[in-house]
Amino acid sequence: MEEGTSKSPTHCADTDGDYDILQWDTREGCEVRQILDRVADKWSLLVIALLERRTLRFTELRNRIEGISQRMLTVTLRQLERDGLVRRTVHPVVPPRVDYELTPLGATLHATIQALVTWTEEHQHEIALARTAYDRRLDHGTEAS
Amino acid sequence: MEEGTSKSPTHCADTDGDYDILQWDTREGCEVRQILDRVADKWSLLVIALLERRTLRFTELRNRIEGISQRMLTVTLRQLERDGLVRRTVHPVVPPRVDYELTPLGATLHATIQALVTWTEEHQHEIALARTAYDRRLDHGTEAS
DNA sequence: CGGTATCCGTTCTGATACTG
DNA sequence: CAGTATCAGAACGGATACCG
Repeated sequence: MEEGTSKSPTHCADTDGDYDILQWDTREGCEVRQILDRVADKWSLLVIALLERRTLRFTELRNRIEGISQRMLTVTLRQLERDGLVRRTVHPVVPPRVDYELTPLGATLHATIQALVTWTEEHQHEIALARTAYDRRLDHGTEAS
Repeated sequence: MEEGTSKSPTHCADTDGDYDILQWDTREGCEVRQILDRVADKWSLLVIALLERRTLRFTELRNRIEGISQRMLTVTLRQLERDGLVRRTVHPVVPPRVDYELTPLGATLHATIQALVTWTEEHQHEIALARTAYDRRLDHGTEAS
């Protein structure tokens, strides 16, 4: 796995003398951005949502997400584990058994994420309308002259 | 585990009788995921955070974000505009002047995002500790034998 | 079962050059 | 000023093969 660990923190410049929340992207703020990236990750959200309901085994997770490849599930799980959001338990039995569960920290994150999901669900329609309007405007402008 | 639904990679199997939020990844749910991706986008957040304070011109945004390339700022702004989160106003003056501002919809999104940012800030330390612990454990296991 | 290692096409993004 | 167009390099993610 060469990719999971070293994510380019982009850069971290400042210099305009006019920041605030922007520090998300500056040195110390990069941490926040990093975590935000993890949370925003395509598969992380699904995994967290599933584990919030109950502990699951590797294969159970894979079956439930379906679109995910074994590789990405592993990578995602490792990241979440490293961040202390998920706990991995290996049972030393003959057919290996590995359980994944949300840590208390992971659980609080899930609650927070829910707000965002709810917002999205509530405004889905508005956004769809905005897109349609935008695209139509574009078409008109592109129309053969 | 009759996941005999496996066919299209992007599709989702259910049959486990245990879904809900998982629909994020299924046909209709894809919309939610799409929007979530936009929100989660690296630059979108910065732009939204900045515009939440006040209207800004293209160059002002670029200077404030610093790490962003002109290309990515343009792309990001177009996406946000298309989704109805940002409004773009072109002033027909000689040195072109284009203002960007948050729409009411964009403003409500900002409020929602804040919760996530706050969570991150509050748990930054815990996560950092978890990472350190995880990495140390890894080192021990990897140590030359 | 639950991974890890590797190959490789696709996507994303930054740098650069040019325009109304 | 505020873009657009193009291109190359890096990152992402799937498929595949093999292991404890």
